[in-house]
Amino acid sequence: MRILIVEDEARIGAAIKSALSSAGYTCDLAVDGEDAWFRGDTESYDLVLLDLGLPKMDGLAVLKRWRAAGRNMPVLVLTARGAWTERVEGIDAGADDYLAKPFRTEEVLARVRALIRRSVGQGNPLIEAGNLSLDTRQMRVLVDGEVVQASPLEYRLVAYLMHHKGRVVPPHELLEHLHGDDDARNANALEALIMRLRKKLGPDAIETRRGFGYLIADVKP
Amino acid sequence: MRILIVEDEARIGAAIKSALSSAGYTCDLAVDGEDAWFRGDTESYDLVLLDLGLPKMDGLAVLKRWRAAGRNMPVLVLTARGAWTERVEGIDAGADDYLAKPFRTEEVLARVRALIRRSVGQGNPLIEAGNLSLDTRQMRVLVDGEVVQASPLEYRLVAYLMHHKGRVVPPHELLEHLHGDDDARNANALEALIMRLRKKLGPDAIETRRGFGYLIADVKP
DNA sequence: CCTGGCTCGTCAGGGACTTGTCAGCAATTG
DNA sequence: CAATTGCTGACAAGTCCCTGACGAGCCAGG
Repeated sequence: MRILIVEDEARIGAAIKSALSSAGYTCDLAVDGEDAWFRGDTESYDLVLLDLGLPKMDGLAVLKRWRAAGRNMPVLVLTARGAWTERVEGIDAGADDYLAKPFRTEEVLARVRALIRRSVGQGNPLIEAGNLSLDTRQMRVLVDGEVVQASPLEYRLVAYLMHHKGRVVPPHELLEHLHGDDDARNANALEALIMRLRKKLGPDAIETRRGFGYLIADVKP
Repeated sequence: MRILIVEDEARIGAAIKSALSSAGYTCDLAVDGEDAWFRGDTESYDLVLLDLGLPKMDGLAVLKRWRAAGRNMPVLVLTARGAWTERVEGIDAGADDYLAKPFRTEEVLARVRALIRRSVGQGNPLIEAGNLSLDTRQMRVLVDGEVVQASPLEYRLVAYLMHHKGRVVPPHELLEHLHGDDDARNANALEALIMRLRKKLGPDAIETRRGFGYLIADVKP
């Protein structure tokens, strides 16, 4: 991971650089606005730490030019404490986060980690239990990785059980979740629904605890 | 744009909701941790405003569970002023930003804008999904590299779905995006629009999730 | 002002899918 | 064995979504 630090005060810049380096990041240091702009535009960084008060070109101007040029690396802006308008301006100029000076090393590291993880981690949201998985973004149910056609109500039922996997859910609670709270329907409707689901997911996907309710086991035997 | 507000104090929650709603966002409100977790995991939000002190499940725990499940929507944490350790913990748990209470409406809006832009904009003017691509700069839609003639409304619909590719978008949200929030039109208008689009983009470009909405899958099978 | 092309909302019809209900069967319990 | 609880198949009403057609609105050109 490569980080550009833009900071004109040598002492602060060096301190940040040392902290980040020892945390395993590769760091470059720019000390004025022009240098910063050139580097950010020609090199490729995973993150930029940007001080706003800079010689030659203001930090905000640098940021705006980067964004206008389509550079979209995360930028963490360093502001003076209490400079409230600066923060809003910075954020509207395309900053992803800001940090008030003076700051602690731990906090810098935490922010850096957060921003980098955000820009990297684009995993898909999957809940898994045995050979079942639930893709909550695309609203699909998968058995052994294969998409299974499930109706809206069926999907919501599986979703609820998956979210409470490993726990026995009483029928009353399921019905309450599926329909509005007040709606008192026949318990048989639920049984029919579960039967239809078992046909699609396999007979063992949803277990019955006679007298108590249903569950999707966390780990199948 | 859809935002989940998690806040147990009714007055604050209502205030935020009203501010964001009038700024053009669609808002849901959750008042305890369990509700928040379930919604954040089953519904799709473009952003979450998360208060940490919650009944039933702590805000940090909710956030960690979301992240563990791969949910990566931006989360803006609301903390008490000066609770420094809370901030670092929150950021390490996967928060993207935090805001100290009490806060100003303008600041909330600026942060929200920044986070949403970051998660949507991604700088590059070309969004691709399967054989579909969207050139946001020239406002054109391409199928297999060929330009497809799309009307303004059609373009906006594809653009919205592409910006949210891989996510099921409910009709109500689409209509809200295409027309002003308050405009309550016939859902059939949307169906007609989608039908016209399918004729141009191919029948499989836009998938229907009966009972839930439409989506453009990020990776076609 | 008219005309023609395009866009987009509306209507009506129809097909496919959903889901509650019922009746009967199977399994478990006492 | 009887009673209770859960499973199953069939069915029908209901819902959701697709589709073709139509026309109002808008804009540019003649």
